[in-house]
Amino acid sequence: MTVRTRFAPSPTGYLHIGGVRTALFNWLFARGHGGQFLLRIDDTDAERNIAEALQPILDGFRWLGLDWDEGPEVDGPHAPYYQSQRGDRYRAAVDQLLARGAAYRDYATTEEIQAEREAAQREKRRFQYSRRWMAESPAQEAAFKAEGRRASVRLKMPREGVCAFHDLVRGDVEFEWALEQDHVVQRADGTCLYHLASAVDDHDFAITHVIRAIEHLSNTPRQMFIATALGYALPAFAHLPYVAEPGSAEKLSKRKLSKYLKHHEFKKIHDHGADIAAALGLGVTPETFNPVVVDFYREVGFEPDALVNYLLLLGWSLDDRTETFTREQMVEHFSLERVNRSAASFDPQKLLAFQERRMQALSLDARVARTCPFLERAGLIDTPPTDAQRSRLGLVVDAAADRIKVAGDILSYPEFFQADDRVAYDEKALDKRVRKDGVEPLLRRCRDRLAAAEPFEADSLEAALHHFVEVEGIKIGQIIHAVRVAVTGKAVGFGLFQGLAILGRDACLARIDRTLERLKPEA
RNA sequence: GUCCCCAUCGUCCAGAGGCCUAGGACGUAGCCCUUUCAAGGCUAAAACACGGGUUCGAAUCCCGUUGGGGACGCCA
Repeated sequence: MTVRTRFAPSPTGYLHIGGVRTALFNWLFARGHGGQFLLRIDDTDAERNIAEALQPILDGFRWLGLDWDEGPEVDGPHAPYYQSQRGDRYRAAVDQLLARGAAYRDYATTEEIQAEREAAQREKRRFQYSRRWMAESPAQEAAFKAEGRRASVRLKMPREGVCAFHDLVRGDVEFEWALEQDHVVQRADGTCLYHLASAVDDHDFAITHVIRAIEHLSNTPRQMFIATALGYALPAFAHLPYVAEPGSAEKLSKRKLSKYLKHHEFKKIHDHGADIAAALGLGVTPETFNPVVVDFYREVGFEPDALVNYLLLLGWSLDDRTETFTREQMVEHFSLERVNRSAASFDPQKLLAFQERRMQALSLDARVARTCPFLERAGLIDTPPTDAQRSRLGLVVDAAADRIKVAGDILSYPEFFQADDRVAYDEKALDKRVRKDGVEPLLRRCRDRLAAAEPFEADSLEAALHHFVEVEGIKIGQIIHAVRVAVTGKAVGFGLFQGLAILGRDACLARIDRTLERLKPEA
C-alpha cells in the first residue's frame, strides 16, 4: 500500500512555524516511503476563513520546497480538497451514521448543554451529556419540533470500555470511552464539523498515516469511532509533541506575540528582520511579520533549507552529532521512531546559527543571486541590474563575507550603491571619529595621499596608508576610523581598504571632501 | 475542576542496565587573531528534578513526590 500523508491547514493568512514542522514530518515520511503528501484545506468553519488567506500558506510551502502531490492548485483524483466544497459528501456520511445508530438527532439548545456542563464543573466531575433531548423515534422528533427546537446531529459514543490504539510516536494509548463526549458532527443548518469531515476525508483521500500535533491525540478516539461506524479502515496515527515558546514550555501560539517580543533573543531576531523590512519599505506589523511566521524568514532572506533543517531537529535527531542534512539525507533518514515525546522550545538564535552555516557554504555567485533582489526592491540598483551594478555587488558580497547572514543583510551596505551625495552619516560616529581635535588636518593630508595613490587597489592603499601613518608619526587607528566614517558614513563595516577600492578614487575623494565640508563651522 | 502526558547542561538533541569521569550543537565566558564589525581558532563553565525500590551494577526499569505542559466547543 502506498504511504499517503496529509497536512490540513486552515486558511488563516499565515503559515505558523509549528505547523510547518508538522507538515515537514508528514512530507518527509511520505517522501521517504515513496508515497504521496497531500494538502487538504480545513475551511469548514466558513465564517472565519477567507479565500486569500490561503495564498500565503501555499506560498510558504512552495518556498520551503514542501511540494504536495494532491491538493489546492494541483488537484488530483480525489478533488475537491477544500472541505468547504465537500459538504454533500459529509452529509451523506452523517446520514449513514444516523442510519447505523452511531449518531442521533439532538434537540438541546446550546444553553441547555452549557448548563449541564457547568453543573458537572460545579460537582467536580467530568461532563457527560444526559441525552435528555436525544430523539431516536419520529414521535420524539415531532415532540421536540413542536417545542420549536431544531436538531443537530451528535455522535452516540460508547459509554463503557476503552479505545486502544498504537501511536507511532506515543506507543500504546488507551482512552476510556466514558470520558468521551457526544460530539456534534452536524449543525442544525446542515453544515458539518471538523471531526466528521476529517475522518471522511482521510478515508476518501486514502490517507494511510495521520501525522499531526499532540493536541489532536484526544480527538483520535472520536475520529476512530466515526471511521469504524462508517466501515472505514483505520489509518495509522502518530502524534507529534508541540513546539514550545522560546524559553518556556508552553505551546507556541501566534496569539502571544507580545510575550515573545519580551524574550531577548526573539526580539533581537525580530528587530533584525524589521530593519530589513524597513529598508525595503515594507509596511509590516509584528502581528504578521515576526519569527513565528514563515513569511518573515522569506522576506528577510533566509535559506529555506536552513529553516527546514532547524525544524527537522526540533523533536527529532539521527544521532548524537549529525546536524546538517541535505534534503535527500533528511528524506532518507527521517523516521517516526526517533521523534521525541516531549515538547521542544523554539530557539530563534539556533535557527540563525543554521542560517549562518548555510550562507557560509554558498558560493559567491549564489550569494550574489540571493542578495541582488533585495537591492532591487530597495531601489538601490536597477531591475535588472546593469553590468556595473552586478559586478560591484559581487565585490561587496565578497568583501562582506560572513557579515551577510541573511540575504537582506546586503541592505546594511547601501553606501556602496548610493551616489556620493546620498550617503547617510552616523552623527555619533562622526563625533567619535572625526569631530576631534587634529583630525581634520590629518584627514585632509590623508585625502591628498589617497588622491596620489597608484594603483587604487586594496593592497596598495593599505601600503600607502601605512606609509602615511609612519610619516605622520601616528597610530593607524588614529586615521583609519576617520577615513571609514568619512567614506562610508559609518563606524563599522568590512575591510576598509577593500571598501575604498570598490568605491574607487573619485567617490572616496568626493566623500572625504563632503565630510570635510561638513566639519566647517556654520558661517 | 476532570482526564492525559512529559521530565538529561540556559536551549535543542545523544544516551534504549555496565562503553557515562554523561557526548554533540546553539548560546555564554576567557584567550588568540584583528583598523571597526563579523567570521575563525583555542580553552572553560554548564545537566541526569527529588525520594524510594529492582539489580552485582540505573541517566536508563518500577513506584511515589515535585515541577512543567496538554486536552476538555454546534473551532480546527
